[in-house]
Amino acid sequence: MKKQEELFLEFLARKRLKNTSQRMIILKAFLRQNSHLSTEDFYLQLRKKHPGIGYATVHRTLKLFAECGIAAEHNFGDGQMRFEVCHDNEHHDHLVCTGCGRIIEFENQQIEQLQLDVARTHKFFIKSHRLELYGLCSDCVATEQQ
Amino acid sequence: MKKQEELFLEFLARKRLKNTSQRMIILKAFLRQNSHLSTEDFYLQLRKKHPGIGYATVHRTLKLFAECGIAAEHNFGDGQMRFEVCHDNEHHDHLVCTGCGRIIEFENQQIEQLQLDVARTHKFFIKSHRLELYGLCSDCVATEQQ
DNA sequence: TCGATATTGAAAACGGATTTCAAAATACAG
DNA sequence: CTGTATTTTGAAATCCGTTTTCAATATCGA
Ligand SMILES: [Mn+2]
Ligand SMILES: [Mn+2]
Ligand SMILES: [Zn+2]
Ligand SMILES: [Zn+2]
Repeated sequence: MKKQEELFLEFLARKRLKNTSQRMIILKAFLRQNSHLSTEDFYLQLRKKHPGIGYATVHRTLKLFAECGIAAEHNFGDGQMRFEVCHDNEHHDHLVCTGCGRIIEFENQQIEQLQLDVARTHKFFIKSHRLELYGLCSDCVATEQQ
Repeated sequence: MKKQEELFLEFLARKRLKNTSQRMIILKAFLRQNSHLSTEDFYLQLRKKHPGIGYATVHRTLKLFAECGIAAEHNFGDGQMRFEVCHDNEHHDHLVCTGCGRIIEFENQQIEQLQLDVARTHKFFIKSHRLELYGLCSDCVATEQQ
């Protein structure tokens, strides 16, 4: 049994929620993939192996993952929620290619520090942040030049 | 006649769109206010003086403003689009208070530069970006401590 | 095992954004 | 000025992802 499964089971217990087969199936499927999938995409994928599981359950369970810290929820402006597995407490931000939809992850400690500085000067308490750079990935730039 | 009105008139001419009374009324009302208003809020405000103008027209016109660079469009995660007047080519990012909804603007050239650095290392061409820090403003922090 | 409680899946409801459409307004050539 | 092609308008309908409802089912502690 892995770290994140334990975390989720503890979360369920703490909140007096029940450990159901659907939740475990969804958790395993979610941990197995690593993209920034929309609820719909993930549901369609899952349905291939588990046709009995409903969209509503998938949606609710992804929300639980986000609440317990296993998943990070994103909105890259295409009108859909996206989820990704949250590894430990690692944080990263995203480059979003508007050409092909590719998502590139990056970490920049200097930016993170400067954000804290900004918050401090405004006496603002940061709970979360989002930094996304939108544009064209190297492939799309190359394609566009032709 | 001011700068932004000229810009919009040029934009309309360029796109072979018509200069209507509604568009001018909406433009003047939009330039007059300076918050980060949702379409709905702006429409309700406008309706007080101009009950004849429909929501659809307001929505469409705000989109035109965004397209021609007069307005900046934001999504602060509350499920509504928000618009603000874009002054010249000045850019800023936002602190969003999840307690009271207050929006604080900030500019940080170092962060902007580091974003360019990140993009360069990924050979990524930035078209736009969003940086939002979510949390509690100083007032809400103070309130919460009681 | 029993029963209180939580969960499930299908379908409905929700809510903001967008589109439809017929009537009205605009631009512009003549 | 017209006349006319084209665009715009406002109300209502539609879209579409998200969330809720609800009756049937599953979980789990006593
Ligand atoms: Mn990511
Ligand atoms: Mn602003
Ligand atoms: Zn790309
Ligand atoms: Zn506040």
